[in-house]
Amino acid sequence: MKAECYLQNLLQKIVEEKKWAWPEKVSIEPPNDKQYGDLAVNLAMLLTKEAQMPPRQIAEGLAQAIHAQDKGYIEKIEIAGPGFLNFTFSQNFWLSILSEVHELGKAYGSSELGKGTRVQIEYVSANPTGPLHIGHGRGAALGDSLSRILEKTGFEVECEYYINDAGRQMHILGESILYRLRQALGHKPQKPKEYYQGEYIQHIGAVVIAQYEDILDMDEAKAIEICKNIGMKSILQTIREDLQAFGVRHDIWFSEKSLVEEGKVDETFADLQKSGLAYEQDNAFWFKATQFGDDKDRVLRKSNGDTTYFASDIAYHDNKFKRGFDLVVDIWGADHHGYVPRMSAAVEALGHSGELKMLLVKLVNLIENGVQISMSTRAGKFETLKDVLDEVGSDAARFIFLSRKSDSNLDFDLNLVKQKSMDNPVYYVQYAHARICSMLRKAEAEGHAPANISHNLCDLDTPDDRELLLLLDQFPNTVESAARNLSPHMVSYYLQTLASSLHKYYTNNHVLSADPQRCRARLFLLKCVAEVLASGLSLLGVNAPESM
RNA sequence: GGGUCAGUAGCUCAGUUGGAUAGAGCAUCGGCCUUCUAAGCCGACGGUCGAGGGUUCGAAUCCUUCCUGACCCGCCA
Repeated sequence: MKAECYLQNLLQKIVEEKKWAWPEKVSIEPPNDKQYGDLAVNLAMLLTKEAQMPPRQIAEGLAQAIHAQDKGYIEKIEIAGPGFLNFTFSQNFWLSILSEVHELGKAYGSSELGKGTRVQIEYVSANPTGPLHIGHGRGAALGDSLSRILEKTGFEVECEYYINDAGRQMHILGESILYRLRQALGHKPQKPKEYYQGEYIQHIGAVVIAQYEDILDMDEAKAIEICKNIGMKSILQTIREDLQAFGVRHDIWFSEKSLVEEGKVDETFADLQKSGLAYEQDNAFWFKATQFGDDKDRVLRKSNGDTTYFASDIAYHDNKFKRGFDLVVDIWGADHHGYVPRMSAAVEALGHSGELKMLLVKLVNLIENGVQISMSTRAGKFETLKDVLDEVGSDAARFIFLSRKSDSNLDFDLNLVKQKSMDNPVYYVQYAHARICSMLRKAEAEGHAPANISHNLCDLDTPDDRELLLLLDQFPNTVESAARNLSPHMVSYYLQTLASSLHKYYTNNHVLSADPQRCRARLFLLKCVAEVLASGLSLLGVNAPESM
């Protein structure tokens, strides 16, 4: 990152001197295995479009010009094929990265990318009709990790859980509880058309009867209402506990019901109608979604007078933007993707300046003994998040969830995740951290202190040293990319690369038996690596153990 | 029929938004523990980036047409 910036600035100056237009992109390549510690600059566009001279001549001219401007950071410039210049940076330059890591400590990798931008992330938001399952876990891990990454890059982040406590699903929940309750008391009630079948429904029934002995003598509607409220409260409590066990944070729990009761939905209706974006037809109230690129107009209030889910969702998003967020991130299950165009249309129609981004999380295929386990909340058949966490632990689950792009399918193989082996990338990364800690402990016991930045670190000059230094330099860049693309998996991949380099380093270089000066320098380097590993893991919400 | 996303090594997937000879992990095969944690390291094997066409100095990446898969297309939530 530092190296890229440095080169970019140098090049820009030279291009200006030569009176060329700065090309849209000059790409600066990280080194490959063979050219450890080098950086390549690709000048093809510049060569072909701007300067009408043979590529080789241009490259030579540039190399000289860069050399003249350099402050001693660049050791060597090579012309490597048409349009490519390879730069080798000097030892001093690489060491300056270490001082940065050391000085900034935990703050290394932070940036001001999102300074002054307020972001809201809404995630999980599962209907309080049953316990969280493994699919919710993926959304939870994503949202939480994203909030950490965005905070690291300077955004002001607020996390929210939207409680769908006003809709038909809640009514069904009430009915289900009452139905089970009657059954348990020996009645033979009529089966509701749809009902939740999980065991937890019976447990809730027991709670209801303990509080309301006379529940069965009550008016049906009233009884359902009571069941519904107790059920919701109880399930919501379970959800909170599960999320807490998973280390996931929500700042605000926002109730759909409160939105309806405060008349916000009607307000939004009025606003839309005023701007001519909604109309009455066939006794229903419609939103002109087609005007914003959706396939068809969408109903907001049905002819029977009920409002749709979409209606309260518009009001909700209206409310979000009125709270002043510059960016609103919604994390949804991928089965809602058909819903994206109309929601975008609605937000556009509301005319707020903020931006809405929707992340879709695809299903998680839970696999046990090579067989896929199917899930369904209605039928009460699922692997709950809690069960999975109890089996594999929070760290392993999180790492797996975050190891893929959110919109790709994910196989969650229980047997594999449970394994504490090299098949499991979590342990690979954690092990790297633990190894360093262990070494530092041993070093201290034997009287080797790590160097600090004022010491001579020139011994860090082997390819292995350079490889680690370069990776440390790439950390801030990685975090920024992850923030820009809302993609925590980039951090996960980075950590695996860094861990891999560390393990290689560990095997090839016996640190404690090196000569004292080199030993101290290396201990210092490894301390910095451990710091970055821990820092990266914390962005994923995964622990960095000091021993394993 | 329309829409969204995907198709990269035997399997699971990356690929920093158009750059050098396309990368990891797993699986398979072969090496490395009397020294800091072998939960590790090294090597080998493995590719028509779904197919065709186009855009340009240059394409896994952008455009287009097909093929295949997942999901969506209600006055449900």
